[in-house]
Amino acid sequence: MDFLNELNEAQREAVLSVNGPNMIIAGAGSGKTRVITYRLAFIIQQGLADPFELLALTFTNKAAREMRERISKIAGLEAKNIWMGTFHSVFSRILRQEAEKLGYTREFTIYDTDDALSSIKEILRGQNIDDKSFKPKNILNLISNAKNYLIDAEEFESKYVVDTKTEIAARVYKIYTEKCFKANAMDFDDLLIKPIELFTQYPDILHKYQHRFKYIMVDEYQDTNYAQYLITRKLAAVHENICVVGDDAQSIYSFRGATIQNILNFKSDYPDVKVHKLEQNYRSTSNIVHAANSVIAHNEHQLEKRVFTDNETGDKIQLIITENENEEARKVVDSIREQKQVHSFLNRDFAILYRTNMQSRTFEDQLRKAGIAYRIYGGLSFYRRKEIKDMLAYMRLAINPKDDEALKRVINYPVRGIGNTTVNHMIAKAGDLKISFWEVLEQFQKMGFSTQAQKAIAGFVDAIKAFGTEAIREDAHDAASFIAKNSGMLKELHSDESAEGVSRWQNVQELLNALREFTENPENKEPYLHSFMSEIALFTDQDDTDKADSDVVSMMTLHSAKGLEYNSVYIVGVEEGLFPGAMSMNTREDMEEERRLFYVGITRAMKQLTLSYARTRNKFGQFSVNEPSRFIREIKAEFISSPHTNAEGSLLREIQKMNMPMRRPGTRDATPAQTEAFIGDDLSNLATGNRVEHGKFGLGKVLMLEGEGDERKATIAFDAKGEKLLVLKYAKLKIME
DNA sequence: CGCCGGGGGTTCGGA
DNA sequence: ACCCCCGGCG
Repeated sequence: MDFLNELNEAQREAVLSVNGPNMIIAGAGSGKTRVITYRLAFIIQQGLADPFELLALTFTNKAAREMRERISKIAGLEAKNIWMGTFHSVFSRILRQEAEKLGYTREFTIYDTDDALSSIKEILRGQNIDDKSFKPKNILNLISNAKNYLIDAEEFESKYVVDTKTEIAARVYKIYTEKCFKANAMDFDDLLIKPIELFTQYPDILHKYQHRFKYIMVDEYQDTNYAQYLITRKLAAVHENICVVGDDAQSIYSFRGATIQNILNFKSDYPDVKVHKLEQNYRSTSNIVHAANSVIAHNEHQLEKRVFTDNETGDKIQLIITENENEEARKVVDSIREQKQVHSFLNRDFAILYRTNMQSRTFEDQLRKAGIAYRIYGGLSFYRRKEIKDMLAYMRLAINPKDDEALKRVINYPVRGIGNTTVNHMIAKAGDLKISFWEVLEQFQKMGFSTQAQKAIAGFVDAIKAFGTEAIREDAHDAASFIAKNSGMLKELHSDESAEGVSRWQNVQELLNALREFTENPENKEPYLHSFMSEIALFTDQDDTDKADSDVVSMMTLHSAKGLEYNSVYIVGVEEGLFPGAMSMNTREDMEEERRLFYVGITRAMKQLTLSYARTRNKFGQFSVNEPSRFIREIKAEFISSPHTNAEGSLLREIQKMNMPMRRPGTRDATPAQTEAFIGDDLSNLATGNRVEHGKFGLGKVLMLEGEGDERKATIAFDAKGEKLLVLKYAKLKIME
């Protein structure tokens, strides 16, 4: 039990308290993952349970993978057998085993959000409902919310219809449920509520799993929804060895059904719950920890908790204040370059965090111009690209031809002469007869379409059947290659010689490579397409580890930054209306969630934290003037680097004053806004051999010039700081001689 | 069937 | 500013 010595007292108690209900409130950076992994390892090493009897639920694949690796290091290979994964992956595994009980086959398809939306659209169309006045996304949200609270279509109709929109949602909900069932498909919400259905209808199955899972752990408990709460409560009912881990201050997903209520429910369900608080932060400097505390203190609703640290004080938080979003990006990138020099940071030490995805563009432009490698997280992931979804649709059909959404997607791609009119007819028919699209296709002969369409359909049906046979007979890679070739997709993509077309073709090749790896991996005992497909729907971005250890600046939304840490963090666009967002200003609940999001952002930083805001910004093509975010004012002034920390509470006014142009050429800037202090000369006549002066690096000599226009760079040997390659567009240099 | 242009909308987004 | 969707036309 050596590892117990690596823990502080609170952590050790949380690890050792394995029996009965436990709740661990884990502040940011308090070693939560370490506690969870040690706790599981401890249970195994003490022989309290077999790894097969442990259930550990996480929110992301990434978290599950990391945890599995860390446990294996402590507890050995046995740890592989823990039932560890996301709620969705663990319960889809159970559902596949028990699918027949619910009238599905074990090959059921998992509909992603796009599939669900497309299905809703089809239903609206069938009901002659204008999807402009009743937006599919809206309707889907209503349905999804209902599902998360285990309200079925019938109950929704009888209790929750209050206006036209909910009336329509009720109708759509009913049809959507039937359609999914006919298509042998479950959406993401179903993966959580179907197990509850299963457990309610078949108590013996519930008993089986209740007895199997002797110990249950749930990570990120503050982000669970009602269905997830219920499912864990049911499973824990026999042994009652359940441990939930979370931080109410980091609850940022209420908009998709997560509820803090679950933590309160937990306490009332298990009155003898032992509560552990991990309050020592090991991640950040004390300035950052205190700044974060001072912000979150403005929330009324929170559990009592005092996060502290023994770490060094560290630098104060920097503010970058600019006139517009382009200048903001420029100064942030300038600051990154400066910090790289001053602190010997690498690109990978930096993260730029923003509230909305649209903010990424200006930073991308500036980083590219500065020649700094970066990576945007959470953009269009590999598996959401059109060509990949098309390929996957064929593969889905090979496994489950009743998959309506996959069928719609590729029935006429590549073009094979099955036009919209034909397709719409058949879809309407399927709706009338309450059968799947595929079953309509199989009967198409009786339906009297033109012979040309009939021929095309017959060809398509034969092809899909052949794909299905291939999927059974051959391994996953060979089956997929067969499908890529015989669907006509490879040919179609190959004929497009544009750069985009080539990249699409390459993406399909990459998918085939992934299948090859899957097939050749000896750990996969069933190297067939159906087992590949059973995982793929739950498997999204951030799984491409290829770039994970390369030296790049990370850019992402504040939401996707949760759980990560960087030496230097920039939170940008910290303005009223953007962060907090304009949509969050109506209720205290929304505002507090926004503040927690800011808290999450602050606590990602280990050493340096910089906030930036732009006084004006183009939003949706409209010029807008913004005030600095209230969140800046909420940070206690002593933790921010600013000369304007005199009067308590007046920081906001002071910040606004700082926006007034008060710079005079050739003088030091009076604002703390970094990097603008040194005013450079016009460099168009710069020549090799010139002596120059740089604000940070001092005097130096130009050795070499290269590139044109914005790309023009100079290699300069500085007397004190050595050789640097500077981009002239950004370098502020005085020409001395 | 496929391309082009207009109009509406626009947070955050795991699985 | 940009994206997606739809309708009209070649």
